[in-house]
Amino acid sequence: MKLSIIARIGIIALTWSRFLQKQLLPHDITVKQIYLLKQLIKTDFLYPADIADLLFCDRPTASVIIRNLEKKGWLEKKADPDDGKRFQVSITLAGAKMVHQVLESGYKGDKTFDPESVLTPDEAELLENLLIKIQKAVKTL
Amino acid sequence: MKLSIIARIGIIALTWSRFLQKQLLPHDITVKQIYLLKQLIKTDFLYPADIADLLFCDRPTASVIIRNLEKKGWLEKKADPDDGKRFQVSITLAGAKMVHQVLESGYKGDKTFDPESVLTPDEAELLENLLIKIQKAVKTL
DNA sequence: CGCATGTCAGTTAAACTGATATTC
DNA sequence: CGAATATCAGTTAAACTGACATGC
Repeated sequence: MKLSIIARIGIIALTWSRFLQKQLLPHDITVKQIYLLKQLIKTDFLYPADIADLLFCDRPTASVIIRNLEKKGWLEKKADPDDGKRFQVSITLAGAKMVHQVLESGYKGDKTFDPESVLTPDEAELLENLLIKIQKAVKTL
Repeated sequence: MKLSIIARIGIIALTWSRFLQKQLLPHDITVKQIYLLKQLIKTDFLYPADIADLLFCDRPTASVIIRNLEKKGWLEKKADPDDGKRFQVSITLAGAKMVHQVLESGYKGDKTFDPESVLTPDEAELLENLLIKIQKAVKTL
């Protein structure tokens, strides 16, 4: 079956996210959830709009994801002192422990895959540049 | 924000599928659904297992997708004369009309995006080869 | 028998649209 | 006021696991 470049990209993305999800199965957490927690552990807080950007989704969807994590007790929301319509989202102790546990289990997320295991450094750089062009083109469709 | 190659691939895939889905909005059909119907219109029938391969999903998920399309009256299942445990899935007249209507509206699916609009033919070929390497690497993780 | 095929049941994260309250 | 922010309500395709009936 002859695949277009864009179809191939879709298949790689699916294969990849399933691979990651399978690793997370024993932890009862999703790829997006652990990704968000890993970002939160590095900072004081994020606003929901920041989170929508990070997760590459719209704000209502980010709300859902935040709520799911809140239910599990892994993050919490506090009123922002400077802007009443916003909330500061920050990780809880339980969330930090979760991140630790997942990392301890060997989960490396995107870093699991080292492109240079199959590409030379030059090829990897080339690929990145070509993908950037594709990304720009797709974004402006 | 520095993106890994694999993360960038994920973002391109998401952007792309959202772009396609937006075009299909007035037709009340999903990207996977129209993709499947477009394959069915080219052939007499497909087995559910073929469909799982095509859609790059597992068999239970393919069952769900088939059932959703059956409910809409766009495809039908018939017993396979040669193998009692299989079904032949084929498009209906209503499904064929649907495909026609969607194509008529200008939907081109994967062909909407011509990589050579932003890449030279050489670059496009290079990109394809690099992606094939990534695909193989990801598959065997 | 083992194996492959397809489906069912049950659950769920995540996506969408459209509307809405709130605050700057 | 207009613009931005976050959420809610409601719906839904699609994913997963585990089990299972069926037929080769």
